[in-house]
Amino acid sequence: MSQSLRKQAVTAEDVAKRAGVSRAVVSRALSSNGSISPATKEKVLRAAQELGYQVNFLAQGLNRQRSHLIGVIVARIGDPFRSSLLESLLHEIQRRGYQALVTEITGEQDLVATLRRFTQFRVSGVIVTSGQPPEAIVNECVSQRIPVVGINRHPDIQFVDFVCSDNVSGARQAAEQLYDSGCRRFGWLNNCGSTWAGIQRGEAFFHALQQLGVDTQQQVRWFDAREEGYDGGFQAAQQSDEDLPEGIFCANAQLACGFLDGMRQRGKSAPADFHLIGFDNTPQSGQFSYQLTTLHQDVAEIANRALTRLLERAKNPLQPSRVEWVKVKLIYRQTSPLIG
Amino acid sequence: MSQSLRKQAVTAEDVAKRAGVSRAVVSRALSSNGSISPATKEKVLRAAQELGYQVNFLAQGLNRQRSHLIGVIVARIGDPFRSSLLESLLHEIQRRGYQALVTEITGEQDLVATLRRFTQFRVSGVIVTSGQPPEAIVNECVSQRIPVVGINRHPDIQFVDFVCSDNVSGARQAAEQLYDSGCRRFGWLNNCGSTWAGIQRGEAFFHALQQLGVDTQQQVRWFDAREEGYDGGFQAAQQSDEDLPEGIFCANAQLACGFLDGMRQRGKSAPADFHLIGFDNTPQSGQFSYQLTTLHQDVAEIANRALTRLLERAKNPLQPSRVEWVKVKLIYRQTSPLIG
DNA sequence: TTGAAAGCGCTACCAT
DNA sequence: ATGGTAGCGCTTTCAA
Repeated sequence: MSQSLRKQAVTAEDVAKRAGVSRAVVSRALSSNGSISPATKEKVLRAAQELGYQVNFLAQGLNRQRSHLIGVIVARIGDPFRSSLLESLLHEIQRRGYQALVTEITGEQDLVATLRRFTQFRVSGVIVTSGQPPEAIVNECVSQRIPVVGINRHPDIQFVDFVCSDNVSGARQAAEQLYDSGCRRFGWLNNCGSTWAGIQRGEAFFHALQQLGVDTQQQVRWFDAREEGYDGGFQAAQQSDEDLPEGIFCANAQLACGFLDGMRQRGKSAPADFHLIGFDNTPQSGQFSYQLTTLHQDVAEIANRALTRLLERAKNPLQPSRVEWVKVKLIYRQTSPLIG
Repeated sequence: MSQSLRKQAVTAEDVAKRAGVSRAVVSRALSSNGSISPATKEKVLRAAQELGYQVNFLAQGLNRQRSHLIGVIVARIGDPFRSSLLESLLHEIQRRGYQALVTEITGEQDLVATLRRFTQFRVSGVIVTSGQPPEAIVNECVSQRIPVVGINRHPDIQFVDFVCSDNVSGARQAAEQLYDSGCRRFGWLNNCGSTWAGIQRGEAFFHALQQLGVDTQQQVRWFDAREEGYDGGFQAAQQSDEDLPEGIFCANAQLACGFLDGMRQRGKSAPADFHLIGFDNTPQSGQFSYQLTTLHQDVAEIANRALTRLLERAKNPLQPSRVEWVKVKLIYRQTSPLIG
């Protein structure tokens, strides 16, 4: 009661006074950093408890030159996959005792400004889930010993680690499933201006089909959605002609759901008229109206590894870049059912 | 180049030296707070520019007793409505020059810990989009002059402002649309353990029906979903008997989509077999496979007002609580089409 | 083991 | 208009 009425927050000094020690001791008692006798530690802790003492993170961070903040850069959170990735990242960040700073960007210039702002808060690390950070600004982070990790980004920056879903394996699984289901003419659906991950999936799909003996020149069609997301997929379906490929692989779940609906509007459905495999395994792809066969991205594992990389690099900032490929798993549903 | 190699970040002191002034002047030049001649200001700004100076927000915040951080408390971001609300909040926070601190909670005790952590960062404000913060911890915020605003929360805490969608108006619009479409037997679908907003929508729906002359004792059925979200709605549909009400109102979009799919599985569809109106107008509700008639929550407006309230209360912390009701709009789609 | 003291980088007050 | 200076609250040597 009296506590909730005080104007000024209680400081380490107050605790020190109450415990009858110096503030240095208080600091040690709480950070368990430096030697202190069990008895006084106990005494200090009790005093802190009684006073309701809370460390001022601003002061702590200023002194240690590092806050307990981790910056996360996202874009288009409305997309179900992105929001579930963010959810996992938040979980993981909190689980490890950090606090997330999150910024949504809409373009590359936002990215630079954001990264700079993060450095101003002396963040303990940065996680980039969208955009391709320019070398220059990343170097600023590196020189300030701020670890940066990219998720599903093109892994080509020095001193930056990457965690990516294994797109190549995913594309191969998709190709094989479609081929084994009897498809011989294929389609690849992506939106123009796609992310690196989408492009990699497409290339790997072609490659896998070639290895299966498919004449990719003749037997693979290319669907380019004008825009990303559900609407892009929907329009692509509407604009496609009657000569539909038998097996279609799609860069992500939103495009796939849109495509499915666009086809449905034209009276065509999967798996009757074509097979369709998506990526991401968003909640929506499992719903009764879609039942999309899709490659599951393990967001929990991705988040876990991202944090591990971050903390690892914090210890050893100049180690060479690492890329971790996280396993993806094909979830069989209606749009390309499991055979045999 | 040389800049990116420096170990230590450049400080106001460096800028002062380069510009040939004191650090106090540097501070003024950048904060435009205190008097300074245009000439020196220009000089300082140029020096800062050349050195690539960036204010250390930790130091600034420590001194000003307030960071440029705004804490946001969320839950279950995977839910499309929640993620779009978060997206709008991030936009608004960034637009006003703040940086968002976001924490996902899974229970009320997380809420207390989070709020406390926010105070440790000396946030400029807190936005609660989930959970009901206990009076005690909110008082800690109040006593530290940290403004708190709740979104779609039960507005009953002193010194806390609230921004809520106008659930009562929404429920009335739903009731009238259903009634005007000829429905005379009604249903209300919500999950048990629903949020305050859901409950308020239900109560208002009953009340509106009464005003329309409906015998709510006899003519309104109650559907209780075991769990929240799509799955809850789906199961509720499966468990319902054959005697379906003509017009059903649903607490949110996810439940509604699930219900629609559950019914679809049983061979029933809207608007042929029943009418259905949801809340939220998530992207999914507009998709071809759902086309859900729904009440649109204006998340951009909600976010805007929340920030305005926050900054307003920062100036005048002890003003009485305010509740703002944001207009909701009925979007007519297939599950209860516009008549006439 | 403990305490004194020197900062971390910035802001704001008070002289000049 | 400008510069000196006293903190903001904490951590961390360095002596004792």
